[in-house]
Amino acid sequence: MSGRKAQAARNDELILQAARAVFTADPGAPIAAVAEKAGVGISALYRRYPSKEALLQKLCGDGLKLYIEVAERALADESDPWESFAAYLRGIVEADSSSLTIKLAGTFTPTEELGRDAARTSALAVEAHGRAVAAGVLRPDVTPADVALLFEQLASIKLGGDERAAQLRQRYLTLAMDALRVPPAHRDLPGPPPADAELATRWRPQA
Amino acid sequence: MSGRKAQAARNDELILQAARAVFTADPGAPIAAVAEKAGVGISALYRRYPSKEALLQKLCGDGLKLYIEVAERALADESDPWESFAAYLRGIVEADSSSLTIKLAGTFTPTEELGRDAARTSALAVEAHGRAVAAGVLRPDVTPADVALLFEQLASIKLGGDERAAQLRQRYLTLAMDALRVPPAHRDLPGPPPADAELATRWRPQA
DNA sequence: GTAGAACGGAACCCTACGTTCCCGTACACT
DNA sequence: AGTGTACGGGAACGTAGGGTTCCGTTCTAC
Repeated sequence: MSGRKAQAARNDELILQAARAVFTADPGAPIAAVAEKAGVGISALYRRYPSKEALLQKLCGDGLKLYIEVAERALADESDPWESFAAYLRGIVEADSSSLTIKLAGTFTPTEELGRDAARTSALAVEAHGRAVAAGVLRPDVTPADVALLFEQLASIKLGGDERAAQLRQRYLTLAMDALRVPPAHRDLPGPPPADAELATRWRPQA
Repeated sequence: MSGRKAQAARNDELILQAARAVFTADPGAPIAAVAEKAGVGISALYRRYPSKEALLQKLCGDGLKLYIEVAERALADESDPWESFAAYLRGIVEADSSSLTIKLAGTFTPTEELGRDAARTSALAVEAHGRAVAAGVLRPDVTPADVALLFEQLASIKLGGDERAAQLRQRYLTLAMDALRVPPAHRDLPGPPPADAELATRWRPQA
């Protein structure tokens, strides 16, 4: 399989991946940055999406669908209440769902389908929360909305490359879970803590 | 006391307050937004600061000095190791120091004095951390750099007005402290959790 | 009454970015 | 092989936004 069709199909994916990477790193990034990251020209983007807003809506919708998928998978496992809830949290954080949805929403006018999917994610979050509280493994004074804001805080972590940031997000999620779980306990934190050299980049004017 | 001098002195403070509010809310905000918030004209700003960059450096420097002051005050109390450390955390979060420093750094070229003050804050953070660990009240697998990233995460919280955001930051700081303290335990979380209506604003195009 | 400081805000200029357009290229079909 | 056509590259265009400057006005001090 090769030829123009093949390149077009490859570009479809290339562009989406690039857009995800670029816009999660900076929701206000220019469209030219996406094209460059994807290694394609601007027109390759505009052939697929009529406008920047359409591309953002697509990304946001994909993020919501990913959230729904991850949450449903985690909820399907009813054996260990805490482990099921923890898998849900880890999955959402790993998918960086908040970056794809919340941080992009507000930069465009939401569609009706987006609204429906958002309602679904909200329902799933309430379901996961309710089960964990009912099972007595999650402290009852945190609400589903608290968990949502926790996701947002973790999504704000930007340090080093994409993988390093993902690693750090899991590290601080683990820390947060130590505060969430009943009974409270300290578990091993994954990934190395930030090095001084990593933090020092905060003071350099960004590239 | 009245007259032009008095208004000028008042404007000095008005401008700084407005700049703090505007730039912590949006580090990329235009200078005109600061002037409007302060209720003054643009020239009132440019009479005091030669450029936007100079204003940002001033804010950042003030933020560092505030950090140093808060940390030194908390460290001065040696009676209760945990309470001293907790006061340090609460103070830094309340001052929203990360918003004033980290989020503004990188948007301008740092001065030498800024570098020195930053080094001092870093040293204070290490000192506070070291004391708490030595006293056995802080889990030893979190580093000072972890605490710094925790501050950054809390600074990312934006919801409702300034006071509401500050309240939520304290709420999640309290949650985080439950994961940090030795022995682990769940304490009452301050402030009400986010209401659904508050979260729904995430999906509205911003004003 | 006048000189001058402080101010408000319009005007200027430049950068950045979304979108369009033109052209080259290479595949598909004859 | 030749040619029509879809696709992609990237320059060009138009516009909006924002930092800085500048000018006219007001109010104080003497």
